[in-house]
Amino acid sequence: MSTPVRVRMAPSPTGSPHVGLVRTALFNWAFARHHGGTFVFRIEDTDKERSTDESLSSIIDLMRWLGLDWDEGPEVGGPHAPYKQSERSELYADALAKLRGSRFAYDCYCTNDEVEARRKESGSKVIGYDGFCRELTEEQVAAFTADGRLPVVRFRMPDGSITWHDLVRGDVTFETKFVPDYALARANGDPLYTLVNPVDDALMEITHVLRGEDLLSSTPRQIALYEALKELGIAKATPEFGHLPYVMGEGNKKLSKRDPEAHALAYRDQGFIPEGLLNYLALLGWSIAADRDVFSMEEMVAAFDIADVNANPAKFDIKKCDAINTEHMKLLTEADCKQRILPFLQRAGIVGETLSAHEEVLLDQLMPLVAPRLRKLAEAPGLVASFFVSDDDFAIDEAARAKVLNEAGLEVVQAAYDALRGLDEWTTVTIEEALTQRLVETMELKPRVAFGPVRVATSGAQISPPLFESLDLLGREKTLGRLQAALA
RNA sequence: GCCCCCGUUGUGUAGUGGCCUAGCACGUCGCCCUCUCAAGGCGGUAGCGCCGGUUCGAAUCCGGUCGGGGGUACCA
Repeated sequence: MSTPVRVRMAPSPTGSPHVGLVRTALFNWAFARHHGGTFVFRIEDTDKERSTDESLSSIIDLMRWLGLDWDEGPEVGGPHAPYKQSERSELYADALAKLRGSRFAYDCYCTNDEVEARRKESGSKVIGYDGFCRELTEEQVAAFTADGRLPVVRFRMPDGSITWHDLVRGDVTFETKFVPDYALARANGDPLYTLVNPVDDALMEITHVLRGEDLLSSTPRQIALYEALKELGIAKATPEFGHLPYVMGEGNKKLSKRDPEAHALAYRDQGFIPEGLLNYLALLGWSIAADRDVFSMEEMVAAFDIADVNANPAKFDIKKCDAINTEHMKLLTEADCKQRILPFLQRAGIVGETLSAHEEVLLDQLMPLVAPRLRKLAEAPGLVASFFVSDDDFAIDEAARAKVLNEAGLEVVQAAYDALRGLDEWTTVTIEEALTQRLVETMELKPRVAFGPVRVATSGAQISPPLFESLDLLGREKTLGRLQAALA
């Protein structure tokens, strides 16, 4: 029986979370769920300067919103706690001490200038550390120490080449002569990412590392480090690696934090639903079938195979993202949709924090009209606001008024008022019959010319739910009152 | 510079030697439906970076070339 799958996502809590992070998290999550494995969430906050609590909590918010649940990590704990690197210092110090006491690493006293000067002198084409301190004599060390220099700890890259079977790219080989000895810890003793990341993966027994392709070229040195960690009893095994392609922005550049599309939480605020965003992001590098691209996360989990992931970078296309989201909006039940638009209505001040009985009923009646035409949750306030607003606060959009409620438009409004005021029964059907009879048949107006002014006068906008149903829900009194007000 | 990765319509992808006169989706264009919007229906548009080779046959295999990206830190 093979080892149970353990994957992780290890974001650095710096700045607002990026959609690239979401895509990486999604693929890790889907991989774990597909294999019945464990999804670990670890915080890489070794960079004390840039890490913030705000960033961390927004990442957690994001993951919760998306429904990408983790089995070990912040808030849920786990056997390998703590899951914040800033709380794991002893573990790194221990690993560092073991490495430092072995042949796998050495102290290096060189300054950047010295390395650079030697490189120029030798004419070497390989940039990076030259291994000068690999074999220092005791006298040399004493001299450096007397000089007040503190050493960084460097990993000694082995000779030869390193090949691994990348889960998304196939075999990848690096000659180690092109991979310089690298620093594991700063001169002040602080461990670096180069040490901390593999050590945590080792201790947490991560079996598959699925990460961005920007880490591709650091993989050979990590594999070499794993060999050392295994020998030192820190790691049990070397994980498998899979390097996911970038999510690109405009032009041919990686989607950067400067691009508005990059900010993952902004999608929530704009009214995207997790189903839609996740589905779209999954399409960036993966597909469920040749002729289908709308699917649920359950379906993705069932079908996901890391070997099917494309190696080439994908450009983020907000229009397609919109379209996929719209498809998922259509799949929502009215009750579900209602719950999801609620926060948007509350934020817009359309309904109260807790719904009154009237608001509850009205909203329920509105849902069949509104839900089918929503592409994003944030469109809901605009469609329903006029039904909740008080007579005092009701206002007609000025642009709509200028365009539609001109002289001819006001004539229509007057005619509509006349046709509706005497209605015995106030229903969608009777309203439609009365208006059609009067405006379309008697006045011989084209439907759009006939109903436009009525729409603007009663909803305040040129865009609204279907008119007759809307007037029915608005009620006789408000409808007639608004028509009259428009004429004043 | 050096190392590594990538290369199918505008975008995302399907395609693993014949099923490809290259499929699907988004976009875009046109038409239809329509009380607004959204949705829906029908149709069009556009692609295997390039050059060689292997083969009866190549988007698929090989070599080269060009282009794009990443790395080359006491960042992550």
